[in-house]
Amino acid sequence: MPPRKPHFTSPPFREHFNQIVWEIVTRIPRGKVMTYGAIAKQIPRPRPVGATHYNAARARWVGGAMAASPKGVPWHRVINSQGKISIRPNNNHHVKQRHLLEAEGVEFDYRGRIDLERFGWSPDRRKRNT
DNA sequence: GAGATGACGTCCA
DNA sequence: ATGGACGCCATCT
Repeated sequence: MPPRKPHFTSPPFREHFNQIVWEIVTRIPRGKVMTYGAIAKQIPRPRPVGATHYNAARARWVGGAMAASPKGVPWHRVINSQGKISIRPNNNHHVKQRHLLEAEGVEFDYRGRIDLERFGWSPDRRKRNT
């Protein structure tokens, strides 16, 4: 058996994939958040990618898209499935992210978690605001 | 060209 | 609730 390889992958049609991600993220209303996984589920699997692989990797791909997000994309409204802000290994943009969200009225609990029932949003069944 | 480098989610203990 | 294993590579220096 070959040795373990990295638990990372990248999308085959990166630019296109990113484009779709940004489009979705742009629709997230102020004061609401969406998870990487939820965004990923909106995007159909590209042909050459196996279903297992796609399910395993797509959320990370969304993360990659956010890292490359152009100006105007509300990247800070994207968090992980645990309702927490994902830590960046090589910068502190996650600190800024919290400030931006708090400025929009998003609340964090004592452990730094956001209640997705209250602040989560999905493009399909739009949760009503208050 | 080689080496470092990644914004995650699900399942199981 | 929380911690660890697994998924299984393209892109940028």
